[in-house]
Amino acid sequence: MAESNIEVIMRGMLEIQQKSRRFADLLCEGESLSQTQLILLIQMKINNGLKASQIAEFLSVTPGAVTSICDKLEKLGHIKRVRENEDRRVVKMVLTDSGEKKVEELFLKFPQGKLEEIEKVLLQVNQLMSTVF
Amino acid sequence: MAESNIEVIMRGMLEIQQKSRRFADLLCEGESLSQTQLILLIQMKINNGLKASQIAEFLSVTPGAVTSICDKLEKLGHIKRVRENEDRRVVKMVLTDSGEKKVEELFLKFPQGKLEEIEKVLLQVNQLMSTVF
DNA sequence: ATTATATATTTCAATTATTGAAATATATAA
DNA sequence: TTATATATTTCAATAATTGAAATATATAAT
Repeated sequence: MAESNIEVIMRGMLEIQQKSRRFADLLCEGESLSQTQLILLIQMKINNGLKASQIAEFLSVTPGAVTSICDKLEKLGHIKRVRENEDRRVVKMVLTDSGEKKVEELFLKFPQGKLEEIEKVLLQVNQLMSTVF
Repeated sequence: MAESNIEVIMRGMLEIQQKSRRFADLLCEGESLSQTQLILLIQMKINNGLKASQIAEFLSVTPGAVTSICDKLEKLGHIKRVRENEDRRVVKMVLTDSGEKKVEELFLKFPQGKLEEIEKVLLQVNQLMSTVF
């Protein structure tokens, strides 16, 4: 029984992964930026900017890679670097107006009814997942 | 209202992503293979092997990259290439005994009770997500 | 059968992304 | 001050990915 248990979990895991990806694909399709770039912009929107170190942790890459990734988004005009006054070693990546607009637009592809549906499901899924992870 | 709606969805999306990642991190921590490699092995386990083209689609990479990715797993001894008899253009990547063992071991880090809990939650989450995605 | 077209994978050179280590700038403690 | 620590950037070396051509097989048309 333990054996089949594990197979069920593997299937469940992969299915969730697949569904999340399908949603992300849908959200990002037709955009000029990569999925990672768009998710980053969304993160910045939600968190009012991200420190370079937070991005490194979130993307599981080295600080050097963060610089390169952010250089691109900056060159495209979607983010700007802001030095923190409390600790001037820290750089925070913040959305520009263009970046803000980009993020807003992402969700316009869904009709309002769909958005409400999605919101409800996401809330429930998160509650469920909180009990285990 | 539509505005805050979207923010809630963004937060929900990112939270799920984070939780999935945390689970994957946990599952793959201490392993010598990358997360992508391990997930691939799991996919092969569940699907009794994967065609090169399926891997390309699943990982969103070009056929050339698939060859390179599979070369590595093959060199490590975790998979082998099997030509399909029905259509000899097709190559199926199949787990070796070593690959099978690798996948089995992944789940040993969780105690049985935790596994049952996870299974239950994954099932419910998938049901929920099926209604929207 | 032969030829033409299509599909699956591999090969490989060019490009792009990432690492790891040194450099820069700032902060904190002794 | 001086020493040590932390955050980010720089940059050369390495690794991963692309895109296009090559190879092998399949399918359809004549």
